[in-house]
Amino acid sequence: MPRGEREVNPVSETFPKDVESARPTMIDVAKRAGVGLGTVSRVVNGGAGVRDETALRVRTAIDELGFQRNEVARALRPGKKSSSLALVLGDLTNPFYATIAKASLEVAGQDGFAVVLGSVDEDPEGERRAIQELIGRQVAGLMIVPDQGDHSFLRSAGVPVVFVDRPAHGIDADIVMVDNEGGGKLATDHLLQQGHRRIAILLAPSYYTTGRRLRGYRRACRAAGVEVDESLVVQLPEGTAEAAEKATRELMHRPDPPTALFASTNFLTEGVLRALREVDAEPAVVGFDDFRLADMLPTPVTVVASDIAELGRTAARLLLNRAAKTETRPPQRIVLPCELIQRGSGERPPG
Amino acid sequence: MPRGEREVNPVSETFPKDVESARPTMIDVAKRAGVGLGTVSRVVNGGAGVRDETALRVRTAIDELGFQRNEVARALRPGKKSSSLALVLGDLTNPFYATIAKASLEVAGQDGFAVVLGSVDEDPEGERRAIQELIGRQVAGLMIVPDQGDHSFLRSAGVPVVFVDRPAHGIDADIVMVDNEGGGKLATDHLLQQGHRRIAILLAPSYYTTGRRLRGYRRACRAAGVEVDESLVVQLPEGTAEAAEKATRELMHRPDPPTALFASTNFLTEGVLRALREVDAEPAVVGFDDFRLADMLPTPVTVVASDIAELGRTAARLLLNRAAKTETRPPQRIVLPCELIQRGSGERPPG
DNA sequence: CTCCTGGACGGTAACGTTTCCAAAGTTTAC
DNA sequence: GTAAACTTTGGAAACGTTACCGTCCAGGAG
Repeated sequence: MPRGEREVNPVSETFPKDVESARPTMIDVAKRAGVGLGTVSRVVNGGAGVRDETALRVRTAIDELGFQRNEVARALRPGKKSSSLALVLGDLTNPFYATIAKASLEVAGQDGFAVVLGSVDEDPEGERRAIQELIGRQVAGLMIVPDQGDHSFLRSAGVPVVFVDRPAHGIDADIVMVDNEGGGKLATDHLLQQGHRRIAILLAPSYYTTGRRLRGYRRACRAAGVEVDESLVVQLPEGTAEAAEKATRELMHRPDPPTALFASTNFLTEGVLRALREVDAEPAVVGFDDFRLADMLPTPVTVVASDIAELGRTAARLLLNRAAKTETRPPQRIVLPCELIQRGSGERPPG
Repeated sequence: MPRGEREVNPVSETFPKDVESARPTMIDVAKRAGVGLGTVSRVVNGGAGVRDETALRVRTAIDELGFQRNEVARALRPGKKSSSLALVLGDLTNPFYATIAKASLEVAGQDGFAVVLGSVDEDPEGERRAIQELIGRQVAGLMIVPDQGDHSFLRSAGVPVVFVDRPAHGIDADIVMVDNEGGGKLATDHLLQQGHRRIAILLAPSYYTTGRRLRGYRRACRAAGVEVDESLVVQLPEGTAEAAEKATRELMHRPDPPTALFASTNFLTEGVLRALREVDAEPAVVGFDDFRLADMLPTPVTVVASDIAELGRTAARLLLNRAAKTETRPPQRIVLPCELIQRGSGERPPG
């Protein structure tokens, strides 16, 4: 079959012309049911204060006309923010972000809220533009996995904001995240317990989470009386598997290679493992964040994991409560725990 | 650290009270700039027919007030559909869907369109409800990865619809998909060429793609003069890795197990590989759709792959063109090619 | 100098809904 | 039987924008 084949109208069935019919409005419904506009509105919104008989007439008219409320017009009324939440995050291809998206979608959907995704370039200016656009769409709230940089412009957004995975500067808003420092300590403690003393840590350039995980690493080392060799703390220029692969290769070709590696991100873990395929030594590896197939690799991968879906759910729920003004306490910081999942790669002894 | 720790207001910095300030409107801008409302609108929309000096005054006022156009009010005007597309698809946690979402997000973003995600329960009724809700939100177009069942209700949607990955019944709309039948044939041909004669195929219950891939399988077998053992055509009750794992185990414990397996979906491939870990035999495996880490598994996995991102991009572009009435030809069917990626698991000989 | 043309601008009517107020109808209380 | 209170209903205003239709002014042509 040729590449990119493009047939025109090969479908066998045909259907009535696309009627481009104007959609019926409440006014049409009102006329048809022989009632006033206000009555239709009342019925559509639950029907309190309308006689059963009248309500039935209206509902019949609605069904006959196939009427559906115009959410846009509804959202125009003051106070009635549209029933959608905005979600601004990085690469959806990253299972971490995808999981957050899915979870918040579910929670929002339960409350009849839709989720608008912001276009998510990785540059901070693009993020700001995307957010501004979403605010213009009158969303009822913003869930943001923030980039670095100042987010004080959100203070005039007029809608509640919840940050996910990391806090932002310049604004005091709710934040839901995982226990990065605890997770970093957990991973490092584990490697130290196996007897490792030269433990490298690979860090993606994202400032906050990275910093916390590193802090956990340092805290664990200090507690164990191990001095950190700063040349084993590797700040990558990019958070990609490729960058981690390159850095790992360099690390392992040093005269004094580490005996263990702590990859502070799922993509980094992948890169580390890729590099280690071509290396004689078999250092221990612990990754931050679980990932699909981690248990299927030649040596199953030990990771520090947290419930990412719960992260998304919690954030969405909190945001919905803020939007509904059910939650009025000052901004909260919710921290989800991490746990260690031992699968083999983290239990390799030094040497 | 305790589980689910929840501190209240631990953030050290504090900021001015959330002013809940009413956002400025065009009227405010007009007053401030000392011009009429219409002039502000003209400036905001490109500024044709406004003197440079006036335009500058308006723009200054906009900046000073931090005005931002209310997209909801804009979308209310007749003809002016909101600048958002709807995307309705299955589990975002599946990289296949996530890739589509990301790609369409990018394309839409370039045109200043946002993407609204429908809540995506797996039941057909939930899908319909989600779509109706999105239509009520006056989206400019719908991208749908359709479930089975009748979609004729979309004919009265009043907005263009593009189906992704598989067509839907009851409506004649654009459809962008991959060459399922060709891919199925490609995979099967490859296994046949290695000398396999007993090739099992695992199928998820999604009707259309599954049927096409199976058809490719049958066509390949027929062309090679191999009679299909119908007991090797396995219809799974669910499209999950678990279902595939169970089915594979059963297959391999038969007295006459297959020498090769064709998993028609990425999740199914995972299940197959899981089951094969505990089995003595080493049948060849080919999967449909590529997946991350496929090359890192103990035996790297041979797959039939297509450019999923291109699938999403094409669909989004087509939908944008339909929405802009740039594209007015009858509904198209666009088929993207598949290619075979040999990695090892598909090249194992029989026996 | 007058008339006309055209560009620049101001004002107003929608868009479809919700909300409020008043009118009409119905029941309850005395 | 009447007044009061409540329920049900209709109608109009408003939300913030765009589109259209005038008006006004400047400048060019006659």
